[in-house]
Amino acid sequence: MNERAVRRRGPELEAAILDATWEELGAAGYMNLTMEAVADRARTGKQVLYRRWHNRAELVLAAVRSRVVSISDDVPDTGELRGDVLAVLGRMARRYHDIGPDVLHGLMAEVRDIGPEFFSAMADVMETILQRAAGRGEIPSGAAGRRITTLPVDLLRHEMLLTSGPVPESTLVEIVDDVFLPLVTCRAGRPR
Amino acid sequence: MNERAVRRRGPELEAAILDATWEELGAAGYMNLTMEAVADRARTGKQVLYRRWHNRAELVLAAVRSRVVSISDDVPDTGELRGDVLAVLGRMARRYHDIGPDVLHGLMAEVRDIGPEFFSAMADVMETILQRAAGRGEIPSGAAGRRITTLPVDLLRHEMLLTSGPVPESTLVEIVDDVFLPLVTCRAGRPR
DNA sequence: CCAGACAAGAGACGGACCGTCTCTAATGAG
DNA sequence: CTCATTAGAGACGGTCCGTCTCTTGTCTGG
Repeated sequence: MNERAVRRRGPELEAAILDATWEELGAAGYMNLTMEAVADRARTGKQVLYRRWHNRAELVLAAVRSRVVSISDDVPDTGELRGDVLAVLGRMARRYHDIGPDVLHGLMAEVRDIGPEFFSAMADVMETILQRAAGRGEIPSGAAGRRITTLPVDLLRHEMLLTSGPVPESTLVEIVDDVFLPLVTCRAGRPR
Repeated sequence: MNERAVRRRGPELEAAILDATWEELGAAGYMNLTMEAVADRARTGKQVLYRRWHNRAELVLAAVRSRVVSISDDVPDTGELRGDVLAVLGRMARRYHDIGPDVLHGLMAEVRDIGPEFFSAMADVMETILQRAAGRGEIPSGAAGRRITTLPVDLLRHEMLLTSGPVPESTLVEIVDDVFLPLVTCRAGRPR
């Protein structure tokens, strides 16, 4: 029964390993994921894994990166600030759900400074959205400093990290209507 | 050299174990803390640990709880809303620093729903502060819904969880002056 | 087309730590 | 004083780590 088919190499093998890692993450969760289980699932040896990644965290990070589409690639453009921000938050919530709460928690616990890697991209997206809103005259130009710009995504991220369950749509609406929009329309914080 | 001094029991032994756990946390960090190292440091056996706590997370949680003073015990009262909120945030930042970032990350990754345990107490503190501010006429009564009430502590917590370093005073000021105060004084969000 | 470099597949290895179990002797309760 | 309890000490099987070795398929340069 030994299917001595072909011996995979390079990118093909790497893709198979990352797929196996992703499946194992879903089956066992981050905390119970072992290198041996991944190697078995990918039908290869542990050495092949260690040749490419130094430890579990790096492997999982690579697997997640290979699955997650970058949000900054197309910035939502609904023609209205409120709709844009809600769209961004919706995508964030969806991506979080795809990755899975315990995977993210596990990575945050093990990887030094995972923030810049996964999180800071959202700031640029919000920047773009706010500039377009200012261009339409929806809000005064330069109304929002850095902190207010990232406020919606920061609040959602906080919510996701603490609750570890799906974030209801009503929470997104609350963040936008009760916190963010009042700040950028009514009166801006100090520009610093 | 076998100092067969006395055999500790009950609360005395428990305190010694929690002390040892706390020391081991500082020496090895959460991820490298082992039950055997704690038992050795407390000069006892593993069984004694397992008799009291089911796993590492429970033990560490107990050790942290035994060291951390509850914030809600005395609510700051500076006579001014801004000062009160800054005081609360300052205490939070200090407590976070005392516990240590990686301990908190480790616990969050392993314990199901640690939020209510460690975090929700802050909401009550903020509630009290806002009620007193409304009593002084600083802000309209009922100006802040749940989301805005907890906004400052939520933002600080988000900052602490992502940066894993000490939070500078300027960040606290930013949260209060640029985000929180404008929201409760200028115009309140929908009360929902 | 061939030889040799390279890396995949497979598994053994020592080590760390887990969580359980056993045995003894100290200790507090009645 | 007697006895139930439990601390102290360590052995145990098990899992997984990260490294090492060995064979063998596969790609590449001459």
